[in-house]
Amino acid sequence: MARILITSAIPYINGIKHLGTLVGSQLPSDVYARYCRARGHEVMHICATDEHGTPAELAAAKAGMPVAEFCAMMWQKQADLAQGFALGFDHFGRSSSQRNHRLTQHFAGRLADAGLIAEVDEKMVYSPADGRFLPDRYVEGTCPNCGYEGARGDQCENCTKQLDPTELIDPRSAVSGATDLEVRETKHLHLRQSALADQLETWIDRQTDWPILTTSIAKKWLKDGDGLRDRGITRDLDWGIPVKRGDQDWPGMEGKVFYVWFDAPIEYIAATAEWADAHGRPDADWERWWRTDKGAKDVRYVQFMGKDNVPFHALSFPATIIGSGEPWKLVDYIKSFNFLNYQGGQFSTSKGRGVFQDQALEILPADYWRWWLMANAPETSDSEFTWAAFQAGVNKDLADVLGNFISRVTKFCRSKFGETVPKGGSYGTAEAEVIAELTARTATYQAHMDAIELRKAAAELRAIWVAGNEYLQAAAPWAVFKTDPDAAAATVRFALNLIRLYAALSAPFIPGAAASIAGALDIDVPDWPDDINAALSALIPGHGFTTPEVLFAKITDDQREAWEEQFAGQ
RNA sequence: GGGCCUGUAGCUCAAUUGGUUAGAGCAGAGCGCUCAUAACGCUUUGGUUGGGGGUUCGAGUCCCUCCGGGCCUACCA
Repeated sequence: MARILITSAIPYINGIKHLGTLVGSQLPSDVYARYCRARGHEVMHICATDEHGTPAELAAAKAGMPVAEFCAMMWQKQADLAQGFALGFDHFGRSSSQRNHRLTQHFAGRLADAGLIAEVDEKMVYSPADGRFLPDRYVEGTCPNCGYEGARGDQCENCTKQLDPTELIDPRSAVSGATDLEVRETKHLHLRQSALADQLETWIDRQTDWPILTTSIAKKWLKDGDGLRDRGITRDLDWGIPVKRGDQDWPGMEGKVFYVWFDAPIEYIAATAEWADAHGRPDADWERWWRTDKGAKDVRYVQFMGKDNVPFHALSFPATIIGSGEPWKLVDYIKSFNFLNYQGGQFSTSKGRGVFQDQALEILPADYWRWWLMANAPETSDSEFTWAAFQAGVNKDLADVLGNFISRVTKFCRSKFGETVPKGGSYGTAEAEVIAELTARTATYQAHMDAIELRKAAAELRAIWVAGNEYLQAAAPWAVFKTDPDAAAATVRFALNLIRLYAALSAPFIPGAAASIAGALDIDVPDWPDDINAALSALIPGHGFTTPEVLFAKITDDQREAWEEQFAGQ
C-alpha cells in the first residue's frame, strides 16, 4: 500500500466553470483518486477555490455584494457542483482560509529570511475614479502599433504586439471607462526565482516520465530570454492575504496583499490543514502528508491541471517550497492537460458558448459527462466536444455496450430462473477463456491507470465491457436453455458475476452507475478484484437481485438538436 | 515576432520511441442472433500518415522546407 497525495488545480471563484475546466483537473484527479483508493492505497485528495485577485473583486462588485460574501456564496456553489459531479475530495477548501493566510505569510517570511525576496519600486497605472491600481490587462486604449481601439495594456489582440499600458493612446480603465489615469509608484515584493533557477532546472531535468507538455512548458520558462525571471508576489488590492513576514508586520507593505499565484498553490497545503481542522484532528495528521520530516517521505504527490497552470506548478510553487529551506513535500508528478474546445471553437464564458457545469448536471447525470470527457480527454492535444460525438459515445458505450449487457442478463435470468443467481451447471472452457482475457485486460487497464493514461484506460475498460457481450453471444443461453437448463444457468451465473466485476472496475469513471449496479445486485460496490477467477464466482447461487430499470437512457436526436441550439451562445 | 505542441481511414484517436503487411472505436456494407435500451455478435469496405525534399538497409517516427490548426509568451487566473 502506498500513500498518494492528489491535488486538483483550484478553480477560480468568479463564476460557474464550463466543462473545459472540469476535464483537465478536477475530473481526472477524481478518477485517479478513486482508482488509487480502490487499489487499497491511502489517498488524500484535495481541491479548493482560488478566491483572490482583481476579477473576484470586480465580479463581487458587479453582483453588488461584499467580496467576502460573494466568495462564500460562490464557494458553496462550486462545492455543490463538485458534489454533483461526484468529485470525492477529502476536503474542498478556500484559499481565503485563515490556514492559508498563516501559511502564505509563513512562506513569505522564510523566503525573505533566505534572501529570496526583493523589494522593488514599480510604476503602475492608478485609476482615481475606480480607487484602485489597474493590472495591465484592465487598461484599454488604442494600439500604437496598429491603431486597434480595443487594445489591452498587456497586448494588442489585433496585432498581437506586446505592450506596456503607458504606450496606449487614449488609455482608459476597463473597469469604469475612466480616462483620468495616472502612473503611481508603488512598492512590491518579488520572489527571486532567478536565484533558484539552477536548482529548479536540475529538478525538472530529472523528471523524465512527466508529460512532454509539462516539461516543455517548464523548460521554456527556464530558458526563455535571460532565463527564469523574478516574479511579483504582491498586489495593491483590498481582498487577499495581507503581506506579513511570518507573523510580523512588513514595513512599507502596509495595505498590500499577496498575489493569487503566490497564495493559491500554498492552499493545497492549507486545505489539507483545513481538512484536519474540520475533522478535529491534530496537525500531525495533515503534516504527515506534507512534511518529509513528519512522515511524508513515502508520499507520492500527483498534481492535475490544465496547461495554462503549468508554469506556476512546475516552477513558482516549487521555488516557494525549495526556497523556504524547510522539508515540505515537492510534487512527484505533474499531469497536465490540453484544452477542450466546443464545436469547432473555444468555450466562452462571456459569450455563453458551451456547456457550463450547472447546466450539464441539469440535463444529464454526472456519469454521462464523466465517462465521455475522460474517454476523450485532451491528453496529447486539444480535443473537441461536439454534441454528435458526445451523443454517439454515450449511447454506444454506456447504453448499448454496458447498460444493455446488464439488461439482457438480468431480464433473461428473471424470465427463466427468477431474480436470484441460478444454481446448476458449472463453468467450462468458455468461462476459462473469458477469465484469461479479463485477467489480461484488467492488468492493462491498471497499467494505464497507474500511468494516468486515462483515455487509454477508458478504452480498455470499454473492451472489458464488450467481452461480456461477446461471451453471452457465443454461449447463447437463450438457445441452450431449451435443451440444457443447467448449462444455461451456469452461463447466466457467470454473466451476473461479470456485472458484479464491472461495478468494481467501472467505479473510478462512473461511480454513480457503479453504485446503481451494485445496488441492483444487492451488494456494495465490490473491492478491487485482485483475482479475476475468484471474483467471477463471488455471487453464489441463491443470491437475490433486482432487475434494474434502464441504467443509461439514450440521448435522442431531438435532445441533441435542442442542446446544440441552447448552448450555441451569441 | 519568439517558443512549444499538433496534422495518421468520412469522424475521434493508437502505433512498445527508427523495424514485418500503419491499428482500434464510431459511421458505412454484408451476414448471424432474437436474451436485451431497434440492443448484441461475426465478417467487411476504407489510409501515397498535410505537400515537397533529405538521411538510412529501413521513416508515421529523425533532418530541412512549405502549408494548416492550437497553446504559451511572465500584471486575467
